[in-house]
Parts: sequence; structure tokens; C-alpha cells
Amino acid sequence: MEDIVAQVMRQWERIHPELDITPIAVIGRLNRCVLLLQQAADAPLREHGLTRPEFDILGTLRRLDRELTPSQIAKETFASGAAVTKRVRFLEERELVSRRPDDRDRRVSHLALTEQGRLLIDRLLPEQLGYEGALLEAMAPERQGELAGLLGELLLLLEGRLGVRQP
Amino acid sequence: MEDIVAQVMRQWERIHPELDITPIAVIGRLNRCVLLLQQAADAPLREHGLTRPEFDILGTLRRLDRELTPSQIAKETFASGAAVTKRVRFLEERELVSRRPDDRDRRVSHLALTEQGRLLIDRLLPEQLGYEGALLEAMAPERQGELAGLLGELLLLLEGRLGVRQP
DNA sequence: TCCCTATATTTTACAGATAAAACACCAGGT
DNA sequence: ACCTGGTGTTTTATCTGTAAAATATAGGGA
Repeated sequence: MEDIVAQVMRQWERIHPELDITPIAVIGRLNRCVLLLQQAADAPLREHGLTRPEFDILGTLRRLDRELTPSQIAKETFASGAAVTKRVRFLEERELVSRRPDDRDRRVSHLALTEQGRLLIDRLLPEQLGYEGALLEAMAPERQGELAGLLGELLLLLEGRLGVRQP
Repeated sequence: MEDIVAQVMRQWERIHPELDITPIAVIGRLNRCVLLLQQAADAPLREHGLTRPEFDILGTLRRLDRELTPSQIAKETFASGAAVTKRVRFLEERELVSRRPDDRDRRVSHLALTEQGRLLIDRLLPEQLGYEGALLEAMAPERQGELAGLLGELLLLLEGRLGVRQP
């Protein structure tokens, strides 16, 4: 059986036989997979009133297990500064994250999980991972491994080429 | 060398050694790849004043090579009806797409590429594909093929599970 | 015919994202 | 001490996307 992107590729082939459409095989499928996943995979988060980027901020603070400034969070979560400002304000209002001013530099603040925030992420993460695992379970583990490996290769390449390094 | 997601996984491992974090290997990398690609891969489109979803509508009309109703476009491009309404209005204003009322059912309209629209997509598609190809070229073609195959497998699985079929 | 329900599309109201500007502050040179 | 250029963060204006309501119409049955 053929996936949607294969059908699309055959349609293009018919219209423009001279064109090299192989990039679609990778990029088209990536886009489509993520589109499908985004709508499905974030269900557990939504039940807790969180969006994926907000969850990412909590996760980042938890896994690095230390205070972070807004700019560090922006780099880690690959978001704009403005987006971080909004999300952090929301997380502060929900008392999942707290803010401490820097001693030396008064432009800077340091963000940390509150007790509540840590409890939430520690409860939510296994739930989220379990849910994602269930979505993937129809694919054999060794195939998942191959896929992960190739995606890692691609990601490394894109990171190098599009160049985003955190110090 | 390790990609970002591998680092993230090791961080989680340290914090929660008991947790099965393998879903991150696939889903985390998918998300990150698409994030990086979206910012880079749509550059040629932006130069022509188009967003990716608008480009997708033009592409859909071109590759199916016939008139489509707004709902058919919504299904094909995996977008909401409201989003299609807006994008089509924009494309009509730019005279890339034209609209014809249905003879029998006056709720329905049929959309088609204008001459201008067809010229644009036929010029833009090779440019876009070339650009995407260049982003991928550091990956050996047979590795790209393996990746495409595994993504197809995943996509088929997600399509089945999350169930979106076009008639 | 007149109603009722279903369908195709658009409009409305609002949430979320971004770029650019604004703001606040630091640090080094004069 | 006073500029000056740079950095960290927030605000503003604006745009895009969505859900839900509104609109318009079809088509079948009482």
C-alpha cells in the first residue's frame, strides 16, 4: 500500500516527468508526519491545559535541572525571545515557574520550576511518553531504531548547515 | 558526533533512568527536523510572496490538473475550511486562482489555476525542489532513500491510526 | 408545498506567533 | 563622570490559524 506522499509524487511525475522530485520523498513525508502527529500526540498535554511549547519549557528546566534565563530557554526550545516572554508569563501565572532577579545584572532573570511545576512535569512526562509510544507501537522497535538513526543523521546535517549551536 | 535530541535524551536519562524515552528518538527528531527545515526550506516561496500552505494549494491544483472545490482542497492540503477560504481569497486577489460557480449546487464553487497561476507554480516548483535538494545533498542518496522508505512506513501507519482518507 | 436535517462555505471572535521597536541595563573607552 | 555600542527582555503592531456561529442551499419526507 502507498502512503499519501507516494501518491502525490506519482501525480507530479505524470505532470512533470523531467523533474527530480526525490526531495519530496523525504521533506514531504517529514511535513506530513509532523502534521499528523501534532494533532494527535499532544492530547495528554491539552488535558492539562498546556501547549507543546509550554511543555517544552517545563521539560527544559527539568532536564537541565537548574535555573535558566529567558534567552537560554529561547535557545534551548528554539523559540523567539518574545514567544518565551509570553509563555513564561503564563507559566508564572499558573505558578509552575518562578523568577529570581540576577544579583549582578538587573536585565537578567533566572527561571526555575516551582514545586508544583516539578510535580506536574514529572507526572506528565511519563504519560506523554506512553502516549507517544502507543502511537508508534505498530512499527517494529528495530525499524523505529533505524528511523531514529537516519533522522539523527539528517538532523546533524541540518544543524550544521543551518547552524544553531548552543554554547 | 551527537545531534541535539541525543543530548536531550541523555539528560532525561540522568534525571529519570527508569523512564522509557525511546519515543523521543523518533518524535523529538521529527519535530526538530521540521522546525529547522521550515525556517530554511521555504525561502524560495517567500521570495515570491507565498507561504507554504498557499504554495500547497497551487501545487494541489496543478498536480491533480482539474478544478477542485474548497472542501476538496481542504482535504487534500489537510487544512480547515476556514483556512482555505482565506488562502483562496488571497490567491484570487493575486489572480493566481479563479472561481466558477457550480451549475447544479449553488453552495459549491470550483477553483482552477489561472494562466498566471500555472506559470508561477511551473516556475516555482523546480526552484523549490532544487533548493530542498541542496539542503539534503550532504546525505548520500541511498541513505535518503532508506529514510524516505521508513518515513513512508511511519506515515502509512499514522494515516491508518489517525485515519484521514480522501475519497 | 413546507419543514427538517445535512452539507458547503464564509464570517466572526479570539488565541498564538513573529518582527521590529522600545526599554533597561552593562561595560569599556574617553 | 559621561558617552557609546551591545545585550537581555518586554512591548507593540500585525498576521495567521482555528473553533464556533452564521449563511445559504440542497434534498427528502409529511
